Parts: sequence; C-alpha cells; structure tokens
Amino acid sequence: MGEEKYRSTDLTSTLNDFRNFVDKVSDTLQAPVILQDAHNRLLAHSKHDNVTSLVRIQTIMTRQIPEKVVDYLWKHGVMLSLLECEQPIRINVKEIGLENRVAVCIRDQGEVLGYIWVIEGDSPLCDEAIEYLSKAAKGIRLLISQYYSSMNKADKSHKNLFWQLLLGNIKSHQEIKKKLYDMNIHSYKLCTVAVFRLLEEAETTLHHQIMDLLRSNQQVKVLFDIFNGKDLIALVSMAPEKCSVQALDRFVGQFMHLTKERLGISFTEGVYGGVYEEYNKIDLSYVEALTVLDMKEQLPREIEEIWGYGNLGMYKYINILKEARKKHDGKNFFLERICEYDNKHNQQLLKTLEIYLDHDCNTFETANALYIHTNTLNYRLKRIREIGDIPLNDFNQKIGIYIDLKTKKLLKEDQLN
Amino acid sequence: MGEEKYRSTDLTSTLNDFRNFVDKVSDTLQAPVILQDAHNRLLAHSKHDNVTSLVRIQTIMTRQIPEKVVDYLWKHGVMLSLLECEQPIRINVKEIGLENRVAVCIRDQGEVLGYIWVIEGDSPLCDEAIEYLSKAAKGIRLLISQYYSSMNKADKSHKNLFWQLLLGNIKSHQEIKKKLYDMNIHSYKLCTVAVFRLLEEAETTLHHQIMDLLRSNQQVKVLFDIFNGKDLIALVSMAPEKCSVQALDRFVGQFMHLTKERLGISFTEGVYGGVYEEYNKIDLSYVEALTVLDMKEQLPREIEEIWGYGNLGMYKYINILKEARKKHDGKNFFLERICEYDNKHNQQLLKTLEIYLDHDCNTFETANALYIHTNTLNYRLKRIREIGDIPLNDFNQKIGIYIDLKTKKLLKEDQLN
DNA sequence: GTACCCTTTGTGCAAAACCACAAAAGACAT
DNA sequence: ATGTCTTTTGTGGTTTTGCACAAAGGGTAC
Repeated sequence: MGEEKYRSTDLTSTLNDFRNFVDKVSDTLQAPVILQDAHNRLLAHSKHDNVTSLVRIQTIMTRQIPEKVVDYLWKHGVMLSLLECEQPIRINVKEIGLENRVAVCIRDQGEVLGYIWVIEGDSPLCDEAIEYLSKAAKGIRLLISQYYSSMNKADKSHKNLFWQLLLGNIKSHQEIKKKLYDMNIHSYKLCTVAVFRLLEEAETTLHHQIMDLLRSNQQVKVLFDIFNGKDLIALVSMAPEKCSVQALDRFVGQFMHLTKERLGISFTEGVYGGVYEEYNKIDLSYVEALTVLDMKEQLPREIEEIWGYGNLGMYKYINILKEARKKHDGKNFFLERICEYDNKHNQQLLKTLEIYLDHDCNTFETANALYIHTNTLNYRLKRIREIGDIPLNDFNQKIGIYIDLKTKKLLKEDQLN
Repeated sequence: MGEEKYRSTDLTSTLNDFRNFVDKVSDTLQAPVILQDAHNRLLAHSKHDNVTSLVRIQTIMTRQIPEKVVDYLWKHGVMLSLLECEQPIRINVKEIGLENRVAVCIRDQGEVLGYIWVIEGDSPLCDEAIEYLSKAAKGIRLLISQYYSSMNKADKSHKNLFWQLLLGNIKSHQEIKKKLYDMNIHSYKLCTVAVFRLLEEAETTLHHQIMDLLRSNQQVKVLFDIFNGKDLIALVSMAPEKCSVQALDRFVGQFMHLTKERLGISFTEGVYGGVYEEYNKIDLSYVEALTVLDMKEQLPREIEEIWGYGNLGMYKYINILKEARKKHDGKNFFLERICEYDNKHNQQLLKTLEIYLDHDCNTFETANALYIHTNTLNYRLKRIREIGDIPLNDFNQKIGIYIDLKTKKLLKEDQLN
C-alpha cells in the first residue's frame, strides 16, 4: 500500500528508469537487486530474481520492507551504521530469514535519498563488485532527486486536497470520492481522522520518519498524513469488520509506542474522531479528534483511557455544559451542602462522591481507589445521602450532580489561568 | 400573615372605620362580631369579645379563618349557601369547635365583598336583630368597596415590584430588601419562585379564589402572587430548617390537590425554581421554574415526579444539549448499532436500554417496568453489550449514551411538530 | 418439514452488595 | 481532663445480583 498514491503520469517514466537501473546493476553483479527510497519503500526490483526467501516475497509484494525486519535492523544498529557509512556494508543475519546482503546508502550532500540492496545468497560479491555498487549508488542520485521533486509536486496537490477535506470545503461525498479515485487513492469503507500531538514542533526530517512509521502500521490504511505545527493529522481507513474501538485504540497506542521506541519521540497524546462512511464528514471527524485532544488536556485523569471520540461519553458535551453553567450561574444545592459539610468538618465527602461516580457506583472499586475500607465508604455514602439529601439511586440526579461536579472543577481551573 | 402586606397609610383610616362599624353592631346585638373580606381574611373584630372558643382565638390571632374550618364549611356546603343567600343564615356546627353563629354575605351588584359573622353563643338573635344585621351588611358596602379600591392601588405597586423582581430589573439584594421592608413584607431567609400553569386562562374571580387558597397554605409564606395568562406565579419564602425538597414538593402537591378539590380547577403542572437567599436571584429562580415547566411538557414521563429545579438532574441541560446535537450532527455509534439490530431483528434492545438507564441500572425495577423476567433482561443486556459494544459499567459512557438517547427522542418529536 | 439461530423463562449456585452492631480512634467543646 | 459526637474498621449475617446451564418457544431459510 506504500507509494502508489504518489503515482501520476509524469512519474511513470521515472519509475521505468529505476527499473532499467536495477536490471543493469543486477546483470552486472549477477545478483538480485532492490532499490528503495529513504523511507524503506521499494522503488524497483530487478527482473530476473529467482526469489527464494519469504522476506523478499513480502518486500516485493507489499512494496515495502516487512515491519519486523525494519524493527530488527533498527534494534540491532544495522540501519544506523548503514546511514552513517559511505561505503556498502555487508549484512548477514540469519535470525529473521534474511538472506546475506550488501547494502549501500544513496546520499546527496549528506541527505539520504535511498538504498540499494544486493542479495548475495551463498556467493559473496567480490571487492570490484562492491566498488561498482558504490559508484552505481552515486550514479542514481540525480534520478532519485528528480523522483522526489516530481513526487513533491504530486504531494502538494495531495496535501491541498487533505486540507480541503479537513476544513470541509467539499460538501459532496461523491465529489470527494471522484477526486480520490483520480489521485489513485483507494479507501476502505470506513474512515476517521487521527491526530497525534508532539510535545514540541519537530524538524521536517523527523516528520518524514514519523510518517513512515505511521504508514507502516498494520492495523489501518493511511490515506493522508500531514503535519500542522505540533499535530500530525492523518486520515485513516479500514474495513468495517476490522473497525472496532479496540482496533483503533491499539493502532494509536502501538504507533505512539513505536515512535517513542524507534525515534525517541514522545507524543503528548494520540486520538481519533468519529468513524464515518461519508467523506464529507471528514471535517467533522477532525473537529471531534481535536475535541478529544482538548479534553485530554483539560481532564487528563478522567479520560486517561479514552482515545476515540465515540468513547468520550458525556465529555463530548462538557465544554458546552461548562459555558452554559458559566452563563446561568445556578447553584447545585446537593453539592453546596456537601461542600459546606466538608469545610466545616474537614471531611472529604465531595471527593468520595466524585470517585464513587467515576467508578460507576461500584463500592469495591471506589474503596480501593480511595484506600479505605468498604464499610467506611458505605458510611460516607450514607452521610452523603443524609447531609446532601442526594438520591444516589436516581440515574438522572446522579448525572446532574456529575455534570455540575466536573464543570465546577473545570471552571475553577479556568479561573486559575 | 394575611392582609398586612396591603397596609399603607391611606388604608389605616378605612380600617378604623371597620373597627367602629363592628363595635357598633356588636353593641346593638350584644354579641361578638367579625367582619371579613371576600377571601376569608379578617378585616375587624369587635372590641368587647370575651373570647371563649379556640377557633375564634385562632381566627383573630391569624387574622384569617383557620384552614380546617374553611375546609369544613366548603365541604358541607355552608359556604355555598352563604354565597347564594341574600339573608343572614344561621350556622350551627359543633363538630369543629365552632360556636353557633349567624352569618351574612356583603354583596354589591352580585359581587361578594365580604361577610359579617355574629357569634350567638347560647342566646340566639331575635328576628329584629337578624333584620338589623341584614341592613348593616348593606350599610357597610360602600366602605368595603372603597377599601378594595384603595387596596388595589397598593396592589398595583405591589404587582409592579413583583414583576421587577421576576424580570431581574433590580440588581442589588440590599435594594430589594429595603423595598420589601418599606412595603411591610417580611420574608424568611430562603425564597423561591413557584409557577402553576392552568389548563386554560381563567376569570379574575377565579384568580382570587385560587390565590386565597395559595396564601392559606401552611408550608410556606407567600410573599407575592400574580397571574400571567395561564400561569400563577408566586414568590414563596420559608425558614432554612423548614426548607427541603420534600416540604416544597408537598406544598406544590397539596395546593394543586386543593384547587382541584375545592374549586374544581386543574393545573397542568406546578413547579418551582432554585431556592436562594439573595433576592436578586429571584429572576433566576423564575427562569428555572419555567425550565421545569418546559421539561414537564417535553418529557412528561421522565420527570413525572420532579417539581423543583434542584431535582431536574441532567434535564437542566437537555435543551442546550439538544441544540448542540442539532448543530454538531454527530452520530452515537453505540445507539446506531443497537437501532440497526432492533430494526433488522424486530427487537427492542433500545427501549430496554433506555428503561434500564431510567431505572438507574437496577435489574429488578427494569424487568418489572418492562414486564419481563429478570433473566430475559440480563440476556438482553448481554446482547446490548455485545452488539452495541457498550460498556455498561462505565458511568461516563452511560451518560453519553443517555444524553444522546434523550436528545434524539426530543429532536424526533421536534421534527414531527 | 426441519434445521438453525435467537429469545424467553426457569433453576441453582456463587459473588457482591447491603446492613446491623460493636469496638476503637479522633475531633472538639466545656 | 472529660464527655460527646463523628469517623473508621471489623465481624457476621441477610439480601440482592450475576451468571451458567437447560428447556422450551418462535421465526426464518432451505
């Protein structure tokens, strides 16, 4: 699913050039050859491969080096030495089914443009062959540069379309569908907008590395991705049968874990909006994702384990409720009474009530969270019912209290800032 | 607590006239005499009463005939015959400690202005005395008319102030306090606005009867009352120790019951707003009361047993939430899935979920409400969890679902209208 | 028809929530 | 210091709830 979205007519000739290049190198060295871009995406592979390893089949079929291989190579420092070494280096690792290879980095003024891989198999390349490979790497530089720049052009209109979608400029689902088709972007039935927020703005090179990681995920197909300040915004799509809260949460979690592990970069949070079939709801999904991010900042404890808008629960509405309360200025007499008692008697009935509601009125969990005996909790709840005159067996009342509790908290925070 | 609020300097002379009148009649008939207005409020009682009965002490002390006596007289048709009969009639009922009396209605062109009561005790009035009484009733007509008209003037500024309070025109608590003091209106610490809505607009005479009933309640002190179209708006006050949800609910319930019973008039609903100490929150309390009324119309079943704004729970916010949802147009995927299943398999999981939440997730109550076996309910809940992927042990999620459930319902209703 | 799946109801057991009571500790005022 | 009131924790027993399993009924597709 890798680079196909960048395909357009003016790029095909370049791709043909790549194929000719690898075939020529392959013929000269009498070994299978693979050309890759800087992001581990396959640009071309030599014609006369008599493919023997599973890894290579996967690489060619998916047009990308398998995730586990990349992972392995990073973990064992192979990628790093490849990046730093001017000369071709030999890679012999049996463990993950990788054949013996020689790899060289294609570089232009320090910038990494891609890699050439030569599969040695059981007959290692001689020194002259290595030398030839080194030269070949230099020879292909210009072509790859051209490839990148023409790709950038496509990329710009690509970015442009994504922003239009995010901003809801195109109102018709059909129209969007056609545009995607024209751009050769194939979506599954469902899509949603994911947003990952970095601790601080990063450099463009980091952006690319992060996006590579994102695109190489196994759970969802990334249709678009773009950086906007600290935010990485992505439109991801998946088949209905594979779309569940669990799956999306896992996707977000794993991606954030990987960036941390592989690149040492931490996102503050990663979230996603509503999941829709209609492309004209992408803007909605984006806004929803931002809402979740906002909530994560305002009430981190409360929605610690929520990443999707669909699971925000009442917090979807908390900002509206907060504003309503600010305007209306009504008191919640239940809470007033409890607060008064707490202050007077140095108690913590309010906190108890909050945690109790946080834990869905489960006495066991609440007692644990408060580090108190269940009987103590029951006693406090009795007092809350008595003092606050609070009907703890009335769902509606509890919601009213919960809303007022949380909005009060937020308003207090607002005042501090 | 009756008529004192109408007292003002230009009225005192009239009240003196009344005292002179009753003393004169009392002297002539050699019996204690009481003069009352049309609303059973005492205008004057004769000087030389040697009071013997508890009822009379109460009447004079409270400046109003005791509630239970009025109740008794209405129930036994005495009031009715008094209203209809031109001549004085004799009332002999021992049962409630009432001494033997002769009463006559003071009438002017059909309109009832008041009553004269003469206590006979053990020496009944002779026919001439009755005849004299009849004439006296006619003689006092003009004075009472004057009394009413001057009272109306006071009443107008009275009404005016109330509207200012309801509309929040006076911003300062202190200023309002002073105005009340000037008008000789004494409030307890807490007050709230109650609103009762009639099925249809009523005549002024009915208004007065209803207000009399309202003022004669035992639970709260009525500081102001006014009719606005179908709505009877009242500002009531009470001491903090007597102020509870139960007390206010009882007040509203009993008053509505009495109007139905005594006057045959039904209110659609009676409600009250927030309870405040500060007079400048009366407008807020009024708006809150109207909010409750609005809810009573929109979701009668849901808030059937709620009359006070403080107990509205989440429904305080339902209109805001409804508007938010109308604008935002997001779907609740939990509910979507459940709905879809219901439609496909002709089930009623959605209704089950709603009733379940309505009953605070109490399986027993829910099963009863749905007329199904608890195991059936448990099975359905299991299916709801499975099909809708709904975490029924997460308070926040449940709130989100509940809000969306109820707002959806309201929006559907809105569309029908 | 019949096979299959979903739903309802019944039974019984185990877990949990709830409640009453008591002892002990702590807070606070006289 | 003393007594009173509130709070915490423990014990033990009852009630309620949750869940597994089984049987029966209902609808649908082949």
